[in-house]
Order: sequence, then structure tokens, then C-alpha cells
Amino acid sequence: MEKIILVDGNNLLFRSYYATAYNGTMMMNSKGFPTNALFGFANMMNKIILEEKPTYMIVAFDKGKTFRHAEYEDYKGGRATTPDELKMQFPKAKEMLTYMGIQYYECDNYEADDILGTFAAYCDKDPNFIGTIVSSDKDLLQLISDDIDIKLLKQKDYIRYNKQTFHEAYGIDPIHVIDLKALMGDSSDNIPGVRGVGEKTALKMLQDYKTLDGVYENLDQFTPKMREKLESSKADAYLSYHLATIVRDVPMEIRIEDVKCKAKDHAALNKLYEELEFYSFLRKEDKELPHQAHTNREFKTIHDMNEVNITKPCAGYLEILGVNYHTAPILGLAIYNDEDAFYIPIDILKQNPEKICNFIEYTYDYKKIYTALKWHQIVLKNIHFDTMIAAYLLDYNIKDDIAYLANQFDYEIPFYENVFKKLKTKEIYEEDNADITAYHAILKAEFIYKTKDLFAKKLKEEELNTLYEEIEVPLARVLADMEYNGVHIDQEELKKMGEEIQIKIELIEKDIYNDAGCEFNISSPKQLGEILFEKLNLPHGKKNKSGYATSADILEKIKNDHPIVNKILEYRMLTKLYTTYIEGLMNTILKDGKIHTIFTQTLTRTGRLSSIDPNLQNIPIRYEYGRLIRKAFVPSANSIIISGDYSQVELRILAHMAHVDTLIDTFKKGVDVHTKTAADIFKVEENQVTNDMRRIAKAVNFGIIYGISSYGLSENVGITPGEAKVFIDNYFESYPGIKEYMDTIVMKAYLDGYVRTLMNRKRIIPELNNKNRFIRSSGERIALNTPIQGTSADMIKKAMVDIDKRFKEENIKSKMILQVHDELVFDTLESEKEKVIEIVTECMEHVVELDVPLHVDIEYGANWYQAK
DNA sequence: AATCTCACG
DNA sequence: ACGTACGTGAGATTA
Repeated sequence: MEKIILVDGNNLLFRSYYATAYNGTMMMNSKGFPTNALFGFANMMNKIILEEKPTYMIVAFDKGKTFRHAEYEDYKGGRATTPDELKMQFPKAKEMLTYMGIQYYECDNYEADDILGTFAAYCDKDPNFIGTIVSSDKDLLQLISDDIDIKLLKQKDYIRYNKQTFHEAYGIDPIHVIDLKALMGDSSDNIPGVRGVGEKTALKMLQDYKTLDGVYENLDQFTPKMREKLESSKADAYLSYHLATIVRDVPMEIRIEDVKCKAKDHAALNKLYEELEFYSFLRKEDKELPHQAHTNREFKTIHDMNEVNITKPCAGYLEILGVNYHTAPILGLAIYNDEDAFYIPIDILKQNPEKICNFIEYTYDYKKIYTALKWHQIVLKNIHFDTMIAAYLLDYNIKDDIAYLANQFDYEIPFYENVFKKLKTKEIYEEDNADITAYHAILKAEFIYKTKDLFAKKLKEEELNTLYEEIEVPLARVLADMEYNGVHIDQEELKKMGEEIQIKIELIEKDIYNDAGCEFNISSPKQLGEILFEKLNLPHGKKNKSGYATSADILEKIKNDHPIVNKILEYRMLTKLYTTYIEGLMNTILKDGKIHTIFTQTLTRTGRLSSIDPNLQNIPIRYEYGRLIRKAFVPSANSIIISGDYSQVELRILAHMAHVDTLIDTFKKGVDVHTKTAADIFKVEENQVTNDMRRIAKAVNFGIIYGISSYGLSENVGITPGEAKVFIDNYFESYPGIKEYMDTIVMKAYLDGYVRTLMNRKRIIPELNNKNRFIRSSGERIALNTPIQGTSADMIKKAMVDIDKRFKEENIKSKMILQVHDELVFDTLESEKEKVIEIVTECMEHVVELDVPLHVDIEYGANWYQAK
């Protein structure tokens, strides 16, 4: 069985051309010949050869009229034109292929698609051949068969579809892609389709009736509205079918020996690269072996832990396959110090992990490495240095991938996605790429080891070393334990709620269709906008770039104009609950019946954590029905959920930082701050404050923290900007220190270019130097807000480290499981309840001493819902 | 891949 | 006369 790689040459060149052509500067050689498409093309060809190692391969090009690649072209008088700068590059691409030993095909009046279709048909017929198509053109999906699969190129990587995976993804057979296009059309290809039918509707139709003919034979099954659409567009649909069909019998002779890859003509290829000034390729052609270590150090892959004999602290870098380290397979561990540089595949490491683990002192993303190894019962001790955290505090551009940072320091490490994403399974890795994996991992460990002193020095210079050493680095392990420990979920409870919600959704859906007089996709803002504001003629608010705005605050304003509006709001609420919190959460429960989130420690601009995969920091609470979701968050056996949350921390921090005596007094007396503010801005006695006044005062207090504007406040509480302004003026009058504080901090931010929190966390604010004054004023609000939000983050982080320490000292078995910005949640043994409450309250309230007291509310119950 | 919407602090 | 509050993550639709 032989495999032929079938490359869509036109597609590759167009993609490469437009990937770079729009940034204003055309890539060209010194003679002015454009080379941007060729550069990407050459890269892609090399990549395909590297990944597929083909023995048979062809590249197809358009010749004559083109229809289908219109997506990349401008229409002039109905005819597609290709930019000259791109056209000129085609002959060179063909020349390049010839030197690479790859046959290309073109045929008068046929497109590349048709040539690929013809080769695909050949593979279908000849039992000795199978084929893989390479393109980003979804039209080609119709060519998938038992003998043909496709590598569908995406922006950064690709998806591979074969007959089965395609069916799983779309629910139809590949051949019916033609029917799909006929129904949904393709504006970029000038295929009309049926007006008003999009991908979702079209797929559903084809899942029910299989083909275009099938759909038209069953017209009576559709709603009157849809039937009318289908009938009126019937001619278009069948024309579209014709346009979307790829030819499979281009009159050309296929001689299989021509398709076989020949040897590269290195001399000719080098000459061409020289002409195009592709120097990076030149080097490759010279050496053929691109891997040259950053240093000349020898490195090796360990095959037996007995080979490991390390004596000094080292950097450790763990390579895993994927982002979610709770589930991702581990490849291996790279070790680097002045004496050693080696890589240990995970299976070898497991023989005797202690031999190395105690020597690892420096890493990048300790939390990830610690947790990933813990899932394999390997224990890493506390480390001294985490480059990712250091770089985060120092405001470097960082990502999950260490290569992003390394490349900023002249350590040329390939990006993870370029190396790993293509080869999705661990098996592929271990077979063919073990050396490359080892080599790259060691490069990363080397980067960590060689830059640690530099980062440490910078931390000290920026006075961030205390924050780093005493809070962030210890916190990494605390977070790791929280994540690893996870949160028990009552799946039955979720399921039960889900069933109830589904019933409600179905009912309200029918109700909405009835009110609207037709069926439509309520989840589509576009369709919803048309129904509400055109069909039902309701007064519309703002428009956004894709149509009418239909967000909840807009709908709120017109809910008295038509009964459908409230139903839509309810539908939105219910579907949100179902998709995100029932289905979404269910999908993330691991085999142990728990959810293991990942707390991102190095992402936010203010110092807060974030929570992903899933996000456990936005579980519903504000509305009762959504809040019920929290019943599914349950403790371990013989345990309860305890929650401790800071009361009004941000306002307390503001009072402290701005030295506002009246506000400090409010907190010292322990009166309700929003009520007090209401009395002040409405100029009434505290006992005369109504619920509505308190609501507005609360919004004012938030506004102060966010960097208030009268418009923002007015939108938020539904008053006029004029009224809002009065409240704000009254506020500043009542709390004179606040205005002064705001002015000072903004001025200082302009002078320094950054702001700091209580624990010295630093945020540089480039927005303040922006020419655009909206961006600049956004910078001012950031300058106001960050010290407050950031200090709050500092405090709870320190409290978490302190609590963890106390739990260890006092041998507490209960677990801290969640942090939600100003709240900590504990899975607490009933026997430890009093002790935990004592420690948590103590640590949180006395994490620092401010001019205002800190107050923590403790709640507990049989689940998170009850701990309120 | 971008946009819209909505969940939380 | 502008656009309009700070910080997040995720799912669905559309292009």
C-alpha cells in the first residue's frame, strides 16, 4: 500500500500571500521581486515532507478560469483577479517544486481542486494507493473516502479528517458536503445557496434527509416559513450544487512513476533560495541537520536511572503533551546544571524519581510540573525558583510556552505548537521524535538555569523579591495542592437540574416561536435582532457592527413592550445554565468524581488569579435559580463546606490608601457601608435610606473603585447622566480625601509610568502614553483601580499561604479547595470545623494590619449552596 | 478566528 | 463632541 500526498498548490500560495500581504509591507528580495507567498510555500512544503515523509506526492495548480478561489480575490465586474504580486510568484513555486523533485500538475480550464479530485478518484480505484489531501479549502472535504483523508490546514496547525472522523464531526457523509454547500451557500465562493439557511440548519436538514434531493422531496415536513424559503431558492440551490461539485475526471494521463518523489537537486535549490534571499533555507540545505545546541554541551537521554548521578542543584523542565496538566500525558523531564544535561523519559523516571527530584530547584511553571508529577505519584519538593512567576512579576510577555520568554532573551527555542501540536499522540513522539523532544526540553532547562540569576537580580532591582519569595512562589505549591485535591461534584444533582432546565427550555422555546410567529435560532443575535426589531418592530437601541445589539441591558429596556422579551431573557438564562454549568461542568469531571481546575497564577494584569478548564470562579450566585448549581459542589465524607469571604475589601483598601477618615470610621463602627454612602449622597439620615437609594449608592461605590464616569454610572443603575453626576459630586464632597487620592495616584502614574500595590506588585501602564485620549483615560482608570484590586489580590494570596502553613503546623486534614478573589472555600472535616474557622478567620483578617479593620464572613453547610 | 453574550469578583 | 467603569473565562454563532 502506497500513499500519495495531494497538495493544493494554489491554496498554499494564496494562503501564504494573504497571511502577510495585508500588513502594508510586501516581503520582497533586494531586486524588488515579491517573495512572501513563496516563503510560506517553501516552509509548508518542507513541513509536509518532514511530517509525511512521502514517497509519492503531487502539487496541483489552477490553469485558466478560476471560480472557487474567489475567496481570496477582488471582484471586478464579476471577474476574479489575482494581484500581480502574487501571480509573479507562481512560476517560481513551480521551479522550486521541480528542484525538490516533486511533480506538479495543471490542466487548461480546470482548477487545482479538480486535479486533486481526479487523483482522489485514482486512489479510490487503484487498490495499491491511498491519498492525503493537504489544503485549507473546506470544499475538498467532499473528496474524503475510504482511501482519501485530508489534512485541513488551520491558522496555526491542522485538523485531520478521514471518513469516520468527518462523520463524527458533521453527522453527514463527506460526499454530502456538496449538498451542504448547495443549501448553505458560500458567500466567499459566490455560491448562493438557499437564502436564510446557514450551516446549522443545513446540517440538520441533511442529517434528516441525507441529500439536497431528499430535502426537496420532503418539503411538507418543514415549517411554512422554511418551506417558502426552500421553494423560492430551489433554482439557486441546484445551481449551487453544480458549482460546489469538484470534477473527478479531468482529461489527463496519470503515470504513477511521475508521481514518485525524486531526489532533491540541492545545488539548484540553493541557487533559487539565494535568488529569493531565503537565507534560513540556505543554511538548512547546507547542513541538512538543523539541530545545533545553544551551547556545545553534550546531552544525553537516560535509559536507566542508574545512569543518573547528580550532585548539585539543577533546573528541571517537564515536557507534557497538552495544556491541561491534570490529564495530559507526560513525555519526560529535562535536567540541566553546570555539570549535567540530560533528559529522562517519564517511564524511566518512574524507576527511581527520588534520585533526581530532590535536586531540582529551578523551574518554569512549578505548579504545572509539581502537579503533573503528582498524578504519577512522583513528589517534587518545594523549589526556590520559578522563571515563569519571576517573569510575570517583571511584566515580561509570557505564555504557557516557555519559548515565548526564551526568545526574548536570544535563546532560540522553537514554539511548542510548531513542534508538538502536529504530533498529537505520545506514541508518535516516542517512536520518531524522542531525540527532538529531548533536545528541546534540555534547551528549555538550560534557559531556566542560565537566566535564573539574571531574573533574581531584576526582581531585587524592582523591589519585587519579597512579593516573589514570600507570596507568589510559596503560593504556587498551595495552588497546586488545591488543584490536585479538586472539588467533589454531585453528578446526580447536576443531572437532575439539567433535566429540569431542559424541560423549561423546550417550553419557553415554543412560547417564543409562537410570539414571534416563526421558528428561528434564538441563540443567534443576528436572527433575534431581525425578529425583534424588524418583524416585531420593537424600539431598538444601539447597533453593533454585525447588527442590532440584543444584550440583556438593551432587552431590559423594552421588556414592557412585548411579552417575548422577558421570555428571551429567561431563555438566555436557562441555556447559559445548561450549556456552561450543566453540560460544561459535567464534561470536566474526571474519573475520581472531582473537578480539577487550573488556577492561572501568571495571567492577570492586577495580580488576581484566574481559573480555567473549567472556570470555578464564575459559578452562578446572583440569581437564585442559577445559585442552585452550587448544590452540586459537595465536600468529602464526614465533611462540610466552609467559606470565608472578605467583606468589602476593596472599599476598605481604598479607605486605607486614601486615608479617608470618614470612610475609615464607617468600617471601624461596622455599619453598612452602602447605607452610609447612600445617606451621604442623598443627604438624608441613615434610617431614611431606602432600598433603591442603597442600590444606587452601592453602584457609586463600585464606580469609585473602577474609575467613575457619570455616563457609566447612569447606564449601570438606569438613571440619567445628569442625575449620576449629582451623586458623584455629592460623594466627593462627603469624602474629600478620595478625590485627592485619585488625582495623586493618576499623576504619579503619569510620572512613573506604573503603579504599585501594597505589597509592591507593579503594573506598567503604557496606555498613559497613548496618543488616543480614550485609551489614555482608560489608562487613568487602570491607574486608579489596579492598586486597589491588586492589593486585594496580594492580601488573599498571602492569607492562603498563611492558612496553608497553619494547617500543616496544626496537622489539619481539611483542604482549601477554591479561591474566588475575595473568598476561600474549604472542604472541612466536621471534627475540624471550629479549628478551621478559627485559623481561616485569623489568617484572613490579620494578613496585614491596615488603618481599617478587615472583616471575614464565615458560612458553612452541606454544600457550597448552603455555605452562604 | 472574531464577535456577541453572560457568568463571576 | 467624543464613548464610557476594573478584572476574568466559556459557549454559540457567524464568517
